[in-house]
Amino acid sequence: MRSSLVSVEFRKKTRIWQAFIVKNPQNRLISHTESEVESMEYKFDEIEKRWQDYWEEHKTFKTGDDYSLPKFYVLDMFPYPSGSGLHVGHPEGYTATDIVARYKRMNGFNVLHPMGWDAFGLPAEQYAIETGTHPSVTTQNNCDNFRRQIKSLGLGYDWDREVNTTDPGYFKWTQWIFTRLYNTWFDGTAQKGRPIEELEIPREIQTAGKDAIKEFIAEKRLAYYDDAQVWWCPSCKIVCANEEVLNDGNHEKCGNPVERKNLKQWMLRIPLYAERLLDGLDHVDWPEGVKDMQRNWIGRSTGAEVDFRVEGSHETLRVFTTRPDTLFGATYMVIAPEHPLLQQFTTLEQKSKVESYVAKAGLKSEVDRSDLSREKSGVFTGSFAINPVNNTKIPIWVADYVLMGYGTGAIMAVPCHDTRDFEFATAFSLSIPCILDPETDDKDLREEVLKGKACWTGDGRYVNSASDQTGLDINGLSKEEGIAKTIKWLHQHDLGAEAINYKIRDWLFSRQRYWGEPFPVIHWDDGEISLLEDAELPLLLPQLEKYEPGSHGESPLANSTEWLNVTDPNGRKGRRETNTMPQWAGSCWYYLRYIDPKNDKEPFSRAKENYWLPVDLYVGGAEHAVLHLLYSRFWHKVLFDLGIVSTDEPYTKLFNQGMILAFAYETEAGAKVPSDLVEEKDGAYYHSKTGEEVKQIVAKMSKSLKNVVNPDDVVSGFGADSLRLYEMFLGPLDATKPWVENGVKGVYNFLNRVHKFFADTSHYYEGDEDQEILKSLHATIKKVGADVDALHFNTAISQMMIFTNLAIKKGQITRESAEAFIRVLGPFAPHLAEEIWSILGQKESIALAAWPVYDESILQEDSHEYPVMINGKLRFKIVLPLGMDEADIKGQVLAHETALKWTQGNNPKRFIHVPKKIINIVI
RNA sequence: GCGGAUGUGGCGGAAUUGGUAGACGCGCUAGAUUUAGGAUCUAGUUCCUUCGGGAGUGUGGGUUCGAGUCCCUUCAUCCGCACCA
Repeated sequence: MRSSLVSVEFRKKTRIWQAFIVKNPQNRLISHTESEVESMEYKFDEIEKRWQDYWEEHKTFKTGDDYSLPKFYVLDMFPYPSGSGLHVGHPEGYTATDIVARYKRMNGFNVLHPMGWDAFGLPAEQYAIETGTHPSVTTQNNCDNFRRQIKSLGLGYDWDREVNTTDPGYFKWTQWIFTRLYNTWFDGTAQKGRPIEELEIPREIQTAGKDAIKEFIAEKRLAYYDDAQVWWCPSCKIVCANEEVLNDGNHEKCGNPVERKNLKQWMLRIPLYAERLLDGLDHVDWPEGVKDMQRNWIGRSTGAEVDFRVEGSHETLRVFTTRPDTLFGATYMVIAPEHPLLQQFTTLEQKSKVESYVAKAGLKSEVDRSDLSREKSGVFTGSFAINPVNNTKIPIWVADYVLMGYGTGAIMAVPCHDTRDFEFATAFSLSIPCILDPETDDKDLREEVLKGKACWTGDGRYVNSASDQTGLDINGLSKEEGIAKTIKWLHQHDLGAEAINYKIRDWLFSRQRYWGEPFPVIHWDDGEISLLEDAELPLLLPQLEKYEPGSHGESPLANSTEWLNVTDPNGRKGRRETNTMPQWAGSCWYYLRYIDPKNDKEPFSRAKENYWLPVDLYVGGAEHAVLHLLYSRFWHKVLFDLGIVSTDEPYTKLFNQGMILAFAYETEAGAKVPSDLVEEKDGAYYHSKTGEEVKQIVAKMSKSLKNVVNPDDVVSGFGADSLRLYEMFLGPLDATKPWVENGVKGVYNFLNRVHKFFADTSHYYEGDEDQEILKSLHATIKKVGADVDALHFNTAISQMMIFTNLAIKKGQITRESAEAFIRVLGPFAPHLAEEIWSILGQKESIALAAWPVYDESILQEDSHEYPVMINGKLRFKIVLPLGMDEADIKGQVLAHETALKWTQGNNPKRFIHVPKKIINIVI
């Protein structure tokens, strides 16, 4: 922490250090002879290079084909290979999975641990626009750099299984899956996707002719092509998914504001799988937060749809409500400005007011409209609806707090029991009748609510909720009873029915981009859409001169006429789809391709899929909690329904690694100060130019704050094993934690000590092991194993430190113990472990050695040092043999001089002895 | 507002089912060694203390022989969602 100048200082320091240690041997410890230095020094760079070459040459981490072995599939979220290379967040997750993979392999599992590249995406395309370099070239370079960096960390991936989403051999099958989505419909009754050929065409559709049939089928397909109001980013000239638009109405990628635009787009009907996607969450071992975020995103709510007659109109107004039981309290209705029936419901007198209101609402962005702090606004349409439960006339208003995109775009307003309606009714002096007698001890509040002067959204008993005219009476009932009775009544009178609503919308699945998977689709001049045959896949991207998107929202692909225009054998002309798939497409199924990455006959072999799936452990950042994981689960479920995969869920256990932050600095006013402009003096921090005192905070690493730590620097300064160990020792894997520069030194020292002690064979001896070492060794084997299973790497490392400290203190160790310990260290610091393993005379890689077995009997104690508490406070300790008589224990403990001092020889009130734990004396 | 999580020394963090709070590491202090130290080794390091002890895991309360852990209350921070009817 002394150094505030994290990146610059750090780099300087490591460079000096490296030069000192490696490049200038004459500067080394002068008291030793050169040869002594040679033998004692931990030359991590030589060691790491040696073993990385060995692993590469021997394909040590190649996944075997022995399907009789138990399998373990451990997966990392594959990276987008950006131009700036790895940051320290990548090795965190990768090291964790690497440790698990190595540990499982040593425990006899057939381990699948692959890596690949999610390589389609905007930066390479933008670079192409600027420089004319084809995105595939940029991508290739970046992948090569990422691969080099990852290999330099000693991560044991099976590189023969590397996948790349931009490889035609890969995206062929992404296109193939798209055709399956297109040719699937969702059978709501069976809650299952089924081939489109199995779709029954109703008789009236059949008689209506070919076009009607086509339209009917198109409406059922999981993938469809339609006009969609989409978010358009004028700066990127791209359509964005809802998910890519930030809360402030800006594009996630570029930060510029987005606008609305109507375009023909490919959409996927993910809401049909809402129930399945919800159900599946109950059966996977995922962080509760991620499950909740997905549930929230799907946004299921149950209630009823209710039809309201509208006076002077043959149309009825349908609303969705989660509280049909509050119908008696509905005193007005509100429809969204975009509601299709608005015009019909607007009377002549109100027309100009309504039109100007709607025009204004249209100008507001969705963001402004959903700003809670905003005053409610709205206009009366002039029409009245009839409340079905009591035949009261209630006014219909238009207001922008009702959103067209949710429910039916219209609501019944119950001002006394809904805060938004209450605000609106208050603002426009509409009546606020109370129909729920609040269940509250606050008498004043209850009075206010009963008078309609306050809003109550909690539980209560119904009042004023009966009508002689309609026969419905729910007075005195509870919430559940009221809802049930009202729904039944609505149903009987054909006025409504129970309904479920979801927030999740159709997934906008096309982008106006070059660098993505082309859709295997042809739009024919006669309006027909057809998909390419499997044999015609992959459909490659055309070579282009220019990558600029068209200004009207068309992708650059439209510029390639040769590629674009097609003619069928009958002379019919058509045009290829010019949109490409979003980046999510490739990442939706990559975990499936790893199991059979070179298969050119099918996306993967059924037998291999059957063996490897599901993924046993999936580790990655929480930023993919919703989108990637939801999309990918959706595709998986469709593939499952079609019999292409054998499991309903793809990922059994998910784990989110916490983000690694860094120290940053800000002034009193909150302005951020780049780390290279900060100086530390006596524990305080100052701006080096202005002298102003600045505060140290913890923030995300960013270029502008100059606090980015580059893994390459750590590797060159301390070695890959130190980087691995440090990232694991930093804290719990799922915690958000700041990078503390000095911490690397701690693990580096530890590795130095391990090297110094274990690489020096003079510390070994033959014969019986020291009892203390033996006990610690077996405790270490046990604890590290359990910790790896639980992903508690930080405590595993501290246990290894404890053992090493003990061994060094004792000064010697048996070869057998050393062999066992080094195998425990192996998954964490594989290079150093290999080095010592070979010094121990082993010929095969330690990665293929068996995990040592601990002996529980060695860990058994025959006596225990009891802490003795008097009235709950620790007073002394006493060693007692286990299995001692209760009376003898009491006698011995009470005879202890400290005990006598406190008890004065009197018999205590209570004497509590918890075997192998504690003794407590109550006086 | 709703949902999820987290609060422990100077710092990162330990502490299965309630059972010795502060493991391990950083930093710091002292000593050894060294021309030197950003090297290595040894000892110490929660705070207060009249050296008997006392206090202590964000706050306040409760259960218990015993609470970081269980219950209630309240505060703070982080993440996600948000006029979702």
